[in-house]
Amino acid sequence: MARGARGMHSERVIQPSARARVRDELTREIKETARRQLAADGSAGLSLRAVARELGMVSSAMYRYFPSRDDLLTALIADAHDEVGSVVEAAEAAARRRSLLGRWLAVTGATRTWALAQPQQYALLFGSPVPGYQPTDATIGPAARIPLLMIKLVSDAVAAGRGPVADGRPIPRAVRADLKSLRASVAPELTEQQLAHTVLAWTELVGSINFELFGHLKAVTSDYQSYFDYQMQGVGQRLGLA
Amino acid sequence: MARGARGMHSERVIQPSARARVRDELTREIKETARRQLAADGSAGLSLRAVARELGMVSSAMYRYFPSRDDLLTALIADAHDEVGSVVEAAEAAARRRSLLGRWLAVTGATRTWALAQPQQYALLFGSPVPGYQPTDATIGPAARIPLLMIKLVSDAVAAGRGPVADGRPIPRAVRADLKSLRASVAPELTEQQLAHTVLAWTELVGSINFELFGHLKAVTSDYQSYFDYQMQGVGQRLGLA
DNA sequence: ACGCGGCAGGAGCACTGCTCTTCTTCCCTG
DNA sequence: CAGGGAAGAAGAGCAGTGCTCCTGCCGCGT
Repeated sequence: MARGARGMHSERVIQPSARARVRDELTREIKETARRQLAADGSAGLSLRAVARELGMVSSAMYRYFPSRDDLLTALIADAHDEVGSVVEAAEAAARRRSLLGRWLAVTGATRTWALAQPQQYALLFGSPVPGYQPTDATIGPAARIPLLMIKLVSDAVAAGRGPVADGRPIPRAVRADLKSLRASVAPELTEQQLAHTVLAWTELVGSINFELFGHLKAVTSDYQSYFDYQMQGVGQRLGLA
Repeated sequence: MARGARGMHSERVIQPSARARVRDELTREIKETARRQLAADGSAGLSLRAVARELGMVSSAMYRYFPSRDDLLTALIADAHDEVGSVVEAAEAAARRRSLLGRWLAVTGATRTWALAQPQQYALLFGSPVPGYQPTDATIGPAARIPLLMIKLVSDAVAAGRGPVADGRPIPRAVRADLKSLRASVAPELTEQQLAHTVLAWTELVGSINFELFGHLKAVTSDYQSYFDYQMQGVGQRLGLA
């Protein structure tokens, strides 16, 4: 706290104190190792002791960096949210600006690709929550990146005179109120109905990936890639992006 | 094997042999106790030793009934599939025959109600799969009950001159072939497109419940019930049930 | 220069899934 | 109807887990 204000000379205000730096480095290495174990054996196979072993330290020393195993998992969840968010945003940014449907398919495709490459991390984000885990503000932000991207896409569609068609169904009072306040902060250009439609599309994206990843489509198709693209194209069309 | 063929007299062919009966009874009690622990502490908190303790037996004796903890979980999964299937079928059967949308909302509502009442069992069915678990034929059948019910609903709609509207998009070759063979065995009255639309509706149902249960709708609404009904009504409408 | 605080190591507790070995009890068969 | 074999139950034990406490070491700021 209020420390750089006192010292004169060349004392730099931001000075990681050498000890803090090695601490950050070790924290990073722990997460790195944990991530590898997670990818290999799933969240149930993540063991503090095994991470410590691999890092050549004793298990009790871990608790100076993460107060519990669940806290380590929570940190991994936040990181994973950020990572998939970045990847998907990059994919969307690389798509032709003019093609709304192309951007939509870039978003859905990149999300699925990341999920297939990191199934355990994906399951951590969108599967059953880990028992002790409670989403904190640190994870709520990163978790919203993809939905926000979708909202922006739909907003662009509306601006271009397209977007989800109104089906005339009334939204229940309480839900309408909730959506109105959400709209005020993240989607000023959308109606409540369009926002609800966008959230449903987000549900369809995650639901489809879950179904594939968790084996619920075994009886439906064997060409998951084509199936997914087909369904997502339909969803994008109903969103008024085509 | 070939046992009833020899004995004469009044030896009944089906004769549970008293020992087999107590075995079945104990198996039932184990699953019952395990189900309670599962509901209380989640799948991670299910412990063979704790179940044995509660039943007044020693842990090693459990292995005579279930070769491993994962096998116990698998049995619970199969049971849960059957239970939710029965509940949902009953709810659908109780709805007015004439109202297709009413029957659809009965299916979706009953599924959600069961999920909220048994969140841990639901998570076992539709959340991240347990590490060692591999779906067997014993679980594939029960797991298909709700989708089959939805297929029947859509078939009834088609028979009544409604059903999902064709959007004219071509289905990828491989997917079309898969859907064609699936159609042949479970949905002869539907086109491939209509079948794909039904599977997407199933995805939307499960996806919406997952989002609510796993906390992904916290920023969207607080009135989950109304939100769910609103969205499912829209899905039912797009299925051509309204 | 010194003392405090962050840090690593080790021992230990209570728990887990699972195996093996021993002993009892029931059931089928000769 | 008697005996042998199988099913069952119990106990000890192994390797592993999360987590806590205590003991020192060592770098950092005063």
